[in-house]
Amino acid sequence: MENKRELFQSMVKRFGLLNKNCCTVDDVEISLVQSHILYEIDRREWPSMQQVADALATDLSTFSRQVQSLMKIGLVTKVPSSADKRISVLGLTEEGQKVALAIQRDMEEHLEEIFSHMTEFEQDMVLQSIKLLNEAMAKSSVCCKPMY
Amino acid sequence: MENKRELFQSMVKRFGLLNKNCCTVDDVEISLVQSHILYEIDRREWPSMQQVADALATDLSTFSRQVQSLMKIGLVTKVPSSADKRISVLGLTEEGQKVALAIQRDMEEHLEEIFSHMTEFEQDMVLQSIKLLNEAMAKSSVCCKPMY
DNA sequence: ATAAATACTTGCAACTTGCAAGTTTATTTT
DNA sequence: AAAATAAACTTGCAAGTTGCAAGTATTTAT
Repeated sequence: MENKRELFQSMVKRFGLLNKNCCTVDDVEISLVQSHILYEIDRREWPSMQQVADALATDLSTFSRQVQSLMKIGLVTKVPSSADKRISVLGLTEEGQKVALAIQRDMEEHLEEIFSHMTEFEQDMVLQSIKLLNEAMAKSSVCCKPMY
Repeated sequence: MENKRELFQSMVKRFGLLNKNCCTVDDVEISLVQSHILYEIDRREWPSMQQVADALATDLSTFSRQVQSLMKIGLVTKVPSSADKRISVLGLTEEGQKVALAIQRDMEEHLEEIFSHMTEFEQDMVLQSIKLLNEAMAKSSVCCKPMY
């Protein structure tokens, strides 16, 4: 019954490797961190820098520079909010959306492939379990600031 | 039924944050990467550099330097193998073992806390699922070189 | 005996990180 | 209404991490 840590460590490690492969689309090559930024911008409605930096548990200064580089390669937009000019609102360019979508599809595909090694029953159980785990972690006092 | 990626991303992110907190013991403070190295050395019987670097999917040169810094703070030992003098055999110092154990306990404790938010039935199911997932990923063609 | 392979180490150059200090705009206090 | 405080960023810096290419030492293959 024990060695939870080992099980988790192993799984997270594998998933991390999976993630790493998924960042080249067309002729655009982005880092893992950058792909996470695209992902977070994509799933939010015009988030501020703060919001995304918080979600990724990254220092705002670090994040600021990452956004700059994503703007430079034309994947992300940043416009000052008209309501509060301190705030910058982030979005994806058309190209950024394309890249985010391609990565998303790639990941889904890989997850499907992984799931294909299990029975349907097992697949359901695993998904159910991940959900439970996320909920438990959200309730936990010891971890996990990001609020998604 | 869809949005597997979101579920996984979220879980991995949370677990990563959990991991990050767990690296200060007594007055020794180590990085996440270093804690993983200790972990991998601990669970193997006198591994070589290659073996651990492979397990962590790190470049050997990077790994070499990380080991150097861990030796400098007195947590890791490295001795040339007598059988093959090209090979260096890694181990933990007494202090290194203490640190590895403390981190291990810390992680177990946190995982227990997280699990405490679920029923016993759910806990079993989740553990079972993680095992299944690891097996499926091991079978997968798209990911996950590390062979543990 | 020579060539090729293995297990590392080091130099480099690029990138990432967080902290501290600064700028601009918004809110609170007096 | 003016001054102080706070919030949302940006930039300078210094430290650390990374991988590649090129090197050394040892072992295996030819």
